[in-house]
Amino acid sequence: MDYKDIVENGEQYFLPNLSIDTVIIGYQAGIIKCLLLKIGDKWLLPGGYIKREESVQEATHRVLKDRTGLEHTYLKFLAVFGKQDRQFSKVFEDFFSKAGVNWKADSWLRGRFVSLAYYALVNIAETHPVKSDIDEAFAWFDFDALPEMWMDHASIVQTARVQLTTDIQHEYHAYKLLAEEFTMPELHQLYQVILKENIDRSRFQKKMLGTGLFERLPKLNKNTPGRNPYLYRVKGALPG
Amino acid sequence: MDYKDIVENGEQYFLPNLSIDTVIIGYQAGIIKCLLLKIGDKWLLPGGYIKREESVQEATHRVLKDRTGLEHTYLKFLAVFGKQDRQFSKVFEDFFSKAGVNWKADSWLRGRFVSLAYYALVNIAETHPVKSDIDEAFAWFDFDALPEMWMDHASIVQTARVQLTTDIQHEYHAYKLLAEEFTMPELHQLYQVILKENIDRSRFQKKMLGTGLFERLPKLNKNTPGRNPYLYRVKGALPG
DNA sequence: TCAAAAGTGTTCCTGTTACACCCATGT
DNA sequence: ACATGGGTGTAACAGGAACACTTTTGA
Repeated sequence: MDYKDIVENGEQYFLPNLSIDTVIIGYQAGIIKCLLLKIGDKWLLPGGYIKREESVQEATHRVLKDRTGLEHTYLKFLAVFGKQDRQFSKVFEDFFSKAGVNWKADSWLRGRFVSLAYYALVNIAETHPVKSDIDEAFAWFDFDALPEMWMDHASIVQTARVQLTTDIQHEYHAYKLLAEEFTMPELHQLYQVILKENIDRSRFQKKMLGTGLFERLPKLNKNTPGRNPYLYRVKGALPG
Repeated sequence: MDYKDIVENGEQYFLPNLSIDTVIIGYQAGIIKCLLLKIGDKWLLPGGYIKREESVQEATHRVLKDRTGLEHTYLKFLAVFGKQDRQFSKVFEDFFSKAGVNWKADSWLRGRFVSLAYYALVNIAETHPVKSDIDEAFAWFDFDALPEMWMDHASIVQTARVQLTTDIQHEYHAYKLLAEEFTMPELHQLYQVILKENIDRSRFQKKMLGTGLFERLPKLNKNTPGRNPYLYRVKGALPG
């Protein structure tokens, strides 16, 4: 379905006034990043709408898959963003017109949208972002160096940033940002980056292994000087 | 606005496909209770819809005020309930017809509704529930002895029950279930009821006062045998 | 031999749990 | 006096924080 179809006939397929925005969080080169799409001169969160025949739960996963190719991804509800003025601005009107989309006066997309915001933890290497036909580009941005964004998307990302730091200390789900097999030094480093503080390596390792979430695999061959770390993965994960 | 108007013209005023359901939680005679409304032979949660010119936040408070007369109440977001089949059942159709409401084939109320569920902590003595014109009755039910409910409302209440027990241990907001002025024995009792376990009185008192949330008032005259307990209220609350 | 990873241990500190008392005070 | 509320104290225990030290192992 291209954007021309969505703008002109979207109400046939989707629930009006309701949208999904997903803060897709990744980790690369010691930096926490977030996937954004460019429209016009600002950026926005990947998102979508809820099909009439699918549940909200299903919609969040479908949207994520459409945008990144990812399936079975960790998705967590963040918050409802529901101010009166949440709608595509006049700037979008110009943009759609230029893109040759018939942006009718009564298009459902002109309406107000209540957004259900989620965040996803992904492995950037396995993520293959897809630009829709109206996005000019996509890019991974450092969480601490975000560009100007449309509507209230900056505050959605901010909410995700805060939520993530509290969540990882209780849910221990940060490993989802790494590859399927990872080392404790990698996990340790990741926590330090997210929490922006030094964590005692020894205690961290004991705590993580104490959760019983992870299982140790045969050693890693990293060709680095010094002893090579063990590889771990989540218990119950299928090999390969 | 009566229900005839809502059924027939609601889409003019409200966002379609989106509803608010509120688990209104109270405490009375040592029992945690929840306010329900009766339609037909089952019960449902008080709720409402989002007006086109108000924010979701405003809508939740307006709905609560309409249903209970309460303002400035503690409301906390619970979860999104968004299965495909969330819509007024055929049973409602009969009910509306009998009630003389013109339930047209294309009424917006036949549509699917995604529900934003919230819970509220209220003082039952100050709460004055209002029956709308289609509700047969309202009643406070013991959280542990709920009647049969419409749609998925039973699981919404269950979610609230679980959420409350974890929240009160971190947010210390359970006092909102009591009168503005309350005693430590009352608060102690309340926590024991919600958590369903005995709590060391002495330690509980130290912990609560240690939060610095409460201020002590002159003594209570309760006409009970023995020493009368101090009264407390939340710091920053206006007298009277 | 060097460097990184992994494991063990020690000390200090804090908070929790489960009590036992004692004091205050209204009927 | 008795019952209830309020405050203090204590001993056992668990866990976190900061740190030192040893062992393993690959280049």
